[in-house]
Amino acid sequence: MRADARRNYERLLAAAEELFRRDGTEASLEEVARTAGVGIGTLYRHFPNRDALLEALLREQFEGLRAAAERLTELPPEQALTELLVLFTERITQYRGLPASALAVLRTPGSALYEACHAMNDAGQRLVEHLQRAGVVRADVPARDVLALAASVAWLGEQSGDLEQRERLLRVVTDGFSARSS
Amino acid sequence: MRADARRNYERLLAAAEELFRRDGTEASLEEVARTAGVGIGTLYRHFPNRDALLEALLREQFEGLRAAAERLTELPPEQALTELLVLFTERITQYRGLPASALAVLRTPGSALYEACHAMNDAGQRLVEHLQRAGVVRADVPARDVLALAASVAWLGEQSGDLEQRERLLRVVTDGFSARSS
DNA sequence: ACCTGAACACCGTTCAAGT
DNA sequence: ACCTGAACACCGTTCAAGT
Repeated sequence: MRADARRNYERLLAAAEELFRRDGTEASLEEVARTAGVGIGTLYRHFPNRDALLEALLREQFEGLRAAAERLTELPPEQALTELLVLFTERITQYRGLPASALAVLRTPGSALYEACHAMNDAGQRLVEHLQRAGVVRADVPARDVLALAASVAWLGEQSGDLEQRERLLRVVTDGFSARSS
Repeated sequence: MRADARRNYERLLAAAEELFRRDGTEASLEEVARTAGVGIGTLYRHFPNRDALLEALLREQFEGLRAAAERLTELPPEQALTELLVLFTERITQYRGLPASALAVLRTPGSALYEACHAMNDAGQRLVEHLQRAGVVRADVPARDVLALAASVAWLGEQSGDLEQRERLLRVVTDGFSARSS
């Protein structure tokens, strides 16, 4: 990549980080380009769509989450579910709108973030299935429901801005998925 | 109201119903006006903002939900929570985006839908408090958390389009709020 | 009273023209 | 190769001019 192109790429990423953090995943791309001091066409050249920008910003984090989910298999099963939900919620609340974006990405296999997002989700599911076999998570519900409900609690936190509520509800949800609830 | 004004009002309402149902609560207001066969200015004259339109469409339904929540106090407490969540979820999924809109309305006391939404939410909370005193809902969590979590499950249903998942998660959530979970 | 639509300030996205 | 910004097709919202 040409030096000026590389510089533009970095500037766009930094601007996107800043504006996604401020305005959420639906931040204006024109403002991202303006903030980066670059023409709007340059943004589209480097990142053909919003998803590509998200991917560049989040791939590593999702990858880390996937790895973490795999490591959690070693933990005592009683702690693993709580730990998974805490880690997942942390990441998915990075930017406002991310729970919605992640769910959308998961439903569109072609998208830029799909790989990382799907791998993470899969690892989470495998952990949950492991916990179901261990008898600590109820088995009358598919494993994929767990992260889905966690994402929806994360979404609620965005809307209400009440982080204590989010913590409480994460506990309620954990209890709801506990095997003794079924 | 003048006859032509009344007619425009009705047309706008019908168009909004149709487009909210098709596109969700963020449907284009310009398209609503176009569909109604009316200038955009006329829409704004009758409904100063999107919320006013929502209010005209939903006030009665929210009012009905409030009344229903009050009647549920008569039910055996074991059934009341499930029943409340089912009724609430039905209404709040009327239009895509409504869970988000309702939460937003609840946070802006001046808004058009605030009264009806708040009254409904309050009635729901009182029912939950009643169930907490009856010992069927866990008491270590504020009553307002219950409808909030139900709204977030409703939101998830919008995103995934998986209605069976929504039903399952409503059960998980109900179990999570059950007194034997705390 | 009420209606209309042009006007303004924004978007996302594409693409011809430039270097 | 890469960058730029005008162009197009949309928004939400206001308000002067009309009836």
